[in-house]
Amino acid sequence: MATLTGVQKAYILHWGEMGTRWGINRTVAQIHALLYLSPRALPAEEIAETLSVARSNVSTSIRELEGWAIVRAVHVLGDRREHYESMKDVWEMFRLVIEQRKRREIDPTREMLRRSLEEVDPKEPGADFTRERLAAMAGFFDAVTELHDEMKRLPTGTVRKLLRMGAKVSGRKK
Amino acid sequence: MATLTGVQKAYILHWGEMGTRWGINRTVAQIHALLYLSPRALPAEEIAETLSVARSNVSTSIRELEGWAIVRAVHVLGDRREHYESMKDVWEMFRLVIEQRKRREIDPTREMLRRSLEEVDPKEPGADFTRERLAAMAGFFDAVTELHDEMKRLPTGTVRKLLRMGAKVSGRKK
DNA sequence: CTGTAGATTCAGACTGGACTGAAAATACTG
DNA sequence: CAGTATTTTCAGTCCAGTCTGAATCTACAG
Repeated sequence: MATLTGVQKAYILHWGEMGTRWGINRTVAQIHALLYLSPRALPAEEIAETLSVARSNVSTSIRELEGWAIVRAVHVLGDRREHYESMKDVWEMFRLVIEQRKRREIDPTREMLRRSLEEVDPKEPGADFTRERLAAMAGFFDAVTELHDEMKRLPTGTVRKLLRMGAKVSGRKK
Repeated sequence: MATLTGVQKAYILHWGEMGTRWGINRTVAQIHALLYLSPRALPAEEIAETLSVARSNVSTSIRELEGWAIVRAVHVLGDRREHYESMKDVWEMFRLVIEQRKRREIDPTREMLRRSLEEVDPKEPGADFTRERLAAMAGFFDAVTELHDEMKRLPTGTVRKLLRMGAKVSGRKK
């Protein structure tokens, strides 16, 4: 994997850009893309060379990907180094990422909204208006959370089916 | 609105942070939060003062929010200035943002995957593996797109119902 | 225990994007 | 039309994150 094919390069670069748009470090995303396309686990050194980034940068990025549990270290017989491989199941991968982003971002927001609703001073002018706005936003986040909880409960295959079913319910003809 | 209540401050700051995590400029997110909580449309000048940012920064940010169609300019009798107000319907607001992010990020990714699948050189070693990986990813993005298209077809209220139905289908008892 | 390969940490260098302020453009008013 | 209020643009500055490389740490082999 010292040299990449044109398709691999395109995928890695695109994935890196996508990452930055979603608040994910470009290098982290690129490393994930590389591992996703790699048929074998890769040692840090090789990742660094292939992507032309510092070895230390790979170390940090890998640790982040491991934190999300979508990349893990495996060992190769006769090689002392850690080799890294990406999870293969795309659906499961996104499920993991979504679950953790929800925990880090959605949950704290709901908490903030909950606390804010309590703390609105009724004497303040416009208190009712503020409360109404906060409640509307909270309602949305609650619904998203509920949907997420339901999906979490199901194995990947079922989620796929559920999505398909959603399409039917909407009354689509073909 | 020259001075903010504690709750308003908390909401605006939190929303700004959330924004940065999702690739949205902090100031843009803060301005949106301010307008969302404001019972009346605000002129750019007042936004700048309230958030302590440069007037020009407000101008740029507002234009971005207008680009997403979740903020619009309204006019107040006897005032020459433009006053800006946020969309009120939270569900519709997120629907708009999601639709546009999909168009800017998901669609190009699908296109890249489609082209890549075509361009995989069959003579390249591991071509089958690469194709399989790309196809798996493409399948996921196709499913997401399909679900999105269905939701787009429905008015906000129905989407809400659909989400609730999704919860039932999963076999939840209570 | 010593030597070595590999992994991690961290202080500083280096951006890219965000922000500012001044200048230009635009849109009114009388 | 001239004068004024408001908005937009843009060149430059700034700064939060990212990235690097040297130093340090860890784990193993001999």
